[in-house]
Amino acid sequence: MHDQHSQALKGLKLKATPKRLAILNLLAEESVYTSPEEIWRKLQGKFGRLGLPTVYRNLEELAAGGMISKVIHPNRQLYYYFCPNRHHHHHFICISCRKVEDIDFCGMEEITKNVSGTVLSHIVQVNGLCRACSNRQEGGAS
Amino acid sequence: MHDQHSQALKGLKLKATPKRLAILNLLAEESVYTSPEEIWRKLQGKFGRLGLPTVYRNLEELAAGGMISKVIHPNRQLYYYFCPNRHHHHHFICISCRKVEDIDFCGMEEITKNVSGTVLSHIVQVNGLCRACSNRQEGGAS
DNA sequence: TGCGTAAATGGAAATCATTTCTTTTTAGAA
DNA sequence: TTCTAAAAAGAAATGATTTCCATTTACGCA
Ligand SMILES: [Zn+2]
Ligand SMILES: [Zn+2]
Ligand SMILES: [Zn+2]
Ligand SMILES: [Zn+2]
Repeated sequence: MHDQHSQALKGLKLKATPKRLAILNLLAEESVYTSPEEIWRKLQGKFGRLGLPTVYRNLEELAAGGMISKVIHPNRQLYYYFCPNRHHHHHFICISCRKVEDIDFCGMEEITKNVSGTVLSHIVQVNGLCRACSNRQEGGAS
Repeated sequence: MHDQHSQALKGLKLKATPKRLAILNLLAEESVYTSPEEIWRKLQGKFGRLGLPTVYRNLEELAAGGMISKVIHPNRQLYYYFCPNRHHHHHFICISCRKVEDIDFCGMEEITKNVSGTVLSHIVQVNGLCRACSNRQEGGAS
């Protein structure tokens, strides 16, 4: 009722439960994309009990509602990221340190026009090594 | 030594084994993206024995070599697709009938310039319903 | 402010696609 | 034909994610 996230949750018809808010807040503080299990571990202390399924469920709901975004990882596990940038955009993700950088380009308007059918969603993601990890690797090589 | 696929495999330093070629040929005939298990089922008859791990292994190698492409599916399972279109492009996939349509647009040159780091790969995929499935659904609704 | 109800949660258990391991077989170069 | 690294089989493991259901909770409403 006073918190920004609570408002957004209301918009999605999701109850503002303490755990849901905690998950959201944790992700919002986190600067890298994160796995459900990591989130679960970090929040265990703050709650007497917290089920892993609860974390999975919430992340999925939040992602479905557009409050957080999924990261497609080569290892095929689930990762989520909260991006303060509220307009439509995509991400460059570092597969080493998990940093995320915004990509403000999206060619979907163009593409959608040339597709024969109904577009339901689209994925645009660039994978690589961020500047820091890129340099580190370069330096580390013999 | 005579087959087109064999040549390509040679280029990737992969032996042209009967099973590998069969997998490749099956995918090439298939008009939709397909799962490892489906490929395995369809090829069981042609070989006395065919291990599911063999199918998984081959698909991964072929994808790594760029001979086939992976499809990112909402259900998070693996799907592969052989696209005759040999130049760089992306896909519109129907999540209902699994049809694939080429998208000849890719903004990666632009994007890569604005990314601070090393780009290793990129994903561009449009998910939706193809014309046929789209109409079918529309008609089916009350 | 107290109720009622749908939504949310915990915890244990299941799932099941994918991977790993080890032994045996085979493609392809010499 | 011989040799060797690559490929394949088969069984077993894996482990992230999901399911189930009993219990608790948020919150709209009287
Ligand atoms: Zn972003
Ligand atoms: Zn977009
Ligand atoms: Zn294509
Ligand atoms: Zn591209």
